[in-house]
Amino acid sequence: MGSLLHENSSAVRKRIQAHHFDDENGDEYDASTFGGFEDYFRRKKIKLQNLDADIRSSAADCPPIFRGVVAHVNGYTQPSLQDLHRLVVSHGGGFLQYLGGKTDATHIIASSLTPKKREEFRRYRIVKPAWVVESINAGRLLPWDAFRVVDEGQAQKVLKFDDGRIKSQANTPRAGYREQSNSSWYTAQLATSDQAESQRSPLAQLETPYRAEEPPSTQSDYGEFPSFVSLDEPSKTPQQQVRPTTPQLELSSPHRDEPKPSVTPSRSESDRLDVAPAPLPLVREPIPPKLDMTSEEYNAQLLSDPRMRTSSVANPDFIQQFYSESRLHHLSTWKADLKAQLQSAAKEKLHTQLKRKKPVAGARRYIMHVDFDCFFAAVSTLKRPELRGKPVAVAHGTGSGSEIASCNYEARAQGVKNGMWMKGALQACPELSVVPYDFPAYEDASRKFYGAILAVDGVVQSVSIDEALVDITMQCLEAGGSDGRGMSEGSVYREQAKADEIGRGLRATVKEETGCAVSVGIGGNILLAKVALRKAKPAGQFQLKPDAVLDFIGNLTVRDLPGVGYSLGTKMEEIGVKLVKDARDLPRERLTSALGPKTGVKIWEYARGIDRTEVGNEVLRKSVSAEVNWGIRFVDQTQADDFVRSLCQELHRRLVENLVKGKQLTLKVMRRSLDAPLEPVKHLGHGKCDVFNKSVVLGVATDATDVLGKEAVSMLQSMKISPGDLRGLGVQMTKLEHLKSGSPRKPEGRGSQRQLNFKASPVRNRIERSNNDPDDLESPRRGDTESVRPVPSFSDSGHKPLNISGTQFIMPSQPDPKVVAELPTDIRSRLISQGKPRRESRSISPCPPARTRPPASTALPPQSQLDPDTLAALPADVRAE
DNA sequence: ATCCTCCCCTAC
DNA sequence: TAAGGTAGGGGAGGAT
Ligand SMILES: Nc1ccn([C@H]2C[C@H](O)[C@@H](COP(=O)(O)OP(=O)(O)OP(=O)(O)O)O2)c(=O)n1
Ligand SMILES: [Mg+2]
Repeated sequence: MGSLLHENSSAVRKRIQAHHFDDENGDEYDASTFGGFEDYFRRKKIKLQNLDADIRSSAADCPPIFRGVVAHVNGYTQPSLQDLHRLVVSHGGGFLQYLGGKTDATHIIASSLTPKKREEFRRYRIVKPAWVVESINAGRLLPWDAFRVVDEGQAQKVLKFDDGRIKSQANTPRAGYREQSNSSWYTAQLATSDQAESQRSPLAQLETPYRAEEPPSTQSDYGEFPSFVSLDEPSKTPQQQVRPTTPQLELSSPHRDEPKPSVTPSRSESDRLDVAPAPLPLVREPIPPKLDMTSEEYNAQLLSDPRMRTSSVANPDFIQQFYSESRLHHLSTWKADLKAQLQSAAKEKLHTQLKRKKPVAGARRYIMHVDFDCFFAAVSTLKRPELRGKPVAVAHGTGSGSEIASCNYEARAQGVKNGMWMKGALQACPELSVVPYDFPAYEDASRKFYGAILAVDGVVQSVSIDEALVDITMQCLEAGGSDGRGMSEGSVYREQAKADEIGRGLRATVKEETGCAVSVGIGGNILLAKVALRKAKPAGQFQLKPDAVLDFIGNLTVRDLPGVGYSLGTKMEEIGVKLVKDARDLPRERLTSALGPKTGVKIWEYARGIDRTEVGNEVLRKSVSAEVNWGIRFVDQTQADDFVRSLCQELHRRLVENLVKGKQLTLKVMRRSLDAPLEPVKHLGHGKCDVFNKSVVLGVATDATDVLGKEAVSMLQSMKISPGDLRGLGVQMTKLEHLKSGSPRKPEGRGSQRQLNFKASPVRNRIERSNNDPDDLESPRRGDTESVRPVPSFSDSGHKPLNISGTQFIMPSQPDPKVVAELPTDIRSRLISQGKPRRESRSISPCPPARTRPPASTALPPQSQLDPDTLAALPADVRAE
């Protein structure tokens, strides 16, 4: 169980690497987009882990010259963060990944600092990495003063970015410091982009510790796409046969409802003309442009264009419309539906046919990973036969910021990738044809696909709308005539032949019913099926047999392994692991100390082709959320509040649909980074942002719209973010309580089989265009976003809190009294924790509250605050009363 | 040692 | 123009 389904991506992604900086490949997804963007700092954060004890024990012979020293690394440094960590700890020192915690650092190691950072770290001893290295070489602690970081100066390049502005996504960062020599491309970028910036001011509270480290690279938005080359290697296999079969899942279903709008448009307009905020990064903000207009004024102006209004939050139907057009939303929704339906189908199957014995424990397993080739592109192209053989991509438009959801292999041959922005794609492939999304058609194809898969009668686990895992061990062992443990050559041969036969039949069936190609990867476990799939594509099938396992996976790059993205890939590269087989040379401890206990073991096992995860074990959901980070442009706080209420209404809908209620509500806010331009590169995109989270623990699980709305609005207001700078908002419920009823209501499906229904789907269709486009200049690569983390510590609540340990105790927020009143039974207590302020350098901040917090503090009843500590100890409900 | 919270990361 | 969502694994750091 673990249930990890790693989702895999089909492996098809390739890597390019241009070496040094390379890559970026943008990958589309990979680094990407969402989660990934913020990357910059994140990476930093993550980087090491500490298992300081391990390090110390393995370096018992190193003189403890850093005893008493507690170091923290800021920005990119020459010995890397990880290396410095190891050096300091192995020589008796302490190390902090973050500042702001209870333990404070005695020294900050940095190559250079921007003025801003310098101010932030004013009270620390700031030294260059050489202090560590040279002290070790000298065998004693050298005076830090001699290694004081002066001003910026030297490390020039590094410095500059340091602060962050740039963010690109992909690896750039490391490239930066790691290989500076070639930083040409990226250096150039910086030069242009960087600017002074440094000041942030107003609230500059503290920033996060890390933020500075951002790497360079493309800036969030404007970056360009480097061109890369990529290629994959498809090797394919034949396929043939058809097989009947046919159960089906239905996907169809209910629908969502009405929206409720609330956003009020409005805005004032300012008169000015349009001065467009220049998109140039340069201009942006060091100083609020001369003409400074506030972000609210800017948005008002922007929204004066009726078309803008329609596509942004100013439109009351915005949420509904946005979701109907959001491919990522559809992907998530489909997956949730499929998961629920397959689970109930499996449950039913259990009852009906109880005889399903599970294979013997240690027996061989046969897992099949089935996935459509360029799914959206293939389905959308069915209606455009004349485009067959030509490079095609699915996107909403041809503007530079439009994202490519899927592109066919002809386009990939030219360097286009899923998730890439149109600008970059057109640069790589000028003759690219763009076709519109056709969500209903994707559902239809998927329904047929799953129908064929269920007909195989194995254990099924959905990975996504176009991808599934099928455990066909039973079928294969039966064909082989053994229990799966013996090594009879004949049995094994028959089992493998059976697996191939099932795969071929499935491919033929799906191809026939949908007109689209699917590829099949077969292996002895999920990992092997997944890596086999990448070799199978496109339109092929590949069975990775036991004898070939070590050799095959050993020559893949670690990035090809499921679960290894940009961040993990980078960390592994730092410890000398580029290819999977490189990991075999390292002891388990080395991996666990560098990657974390679970991850380290997983990689150690993956390197040997081991993966015990079973197909199909999924569990109860742990959270339900709704967020929108596109088209957010408010002119006043009221609009923002209304929008949050709309999101809560949507969240309510989803909670009801899934038959759950939750006790913790978290508000996520993306705020334009202070150094980001008012207008991101991507049309109505969020651009470079800082992300803040704040949560409230309710005494009683709820799904009431008004409660959610009040709490969320209260949290938003407490953050005190200028409404014009809001770029993304989201609400999430956790600490769920599942209502008794069995399955969530939507899928329901019932029955056993064979038909899954998707809920509703919007309809869509549109135009298609063919390549070229007008503008485009550079395209940002995808990673444009970024987000940083917390920042100010606004304690958000200024109000009443007592904060207590890190959380504030607030009552129901402001509006509360009423709320409280209303919910007599319920919610009364809650607690709020702000997430963000996490650790910033606290040095500065006045008092970021101490964070201690018991698990959750609860708040109390209505109005006042109570003693947190005490309460904390009790279960929320109890105290509430 | 274990649990909890607050993120980060990954996948599609 | 464009529709940059969402769930779950897991790590860091602190509380117990
Ligand atoms: N960044 C991304 C990645 C994927 N998708 C959507 C469109 C894809 O068609 C679908 C399935 O994703 P896959 O990773 O399976 O990619 P494809 O099916 O397009 O290609 P292939 O599986 O051949 O690599 O998910 C998306 O919208 N945005
Ligand atoms: Mg696919």
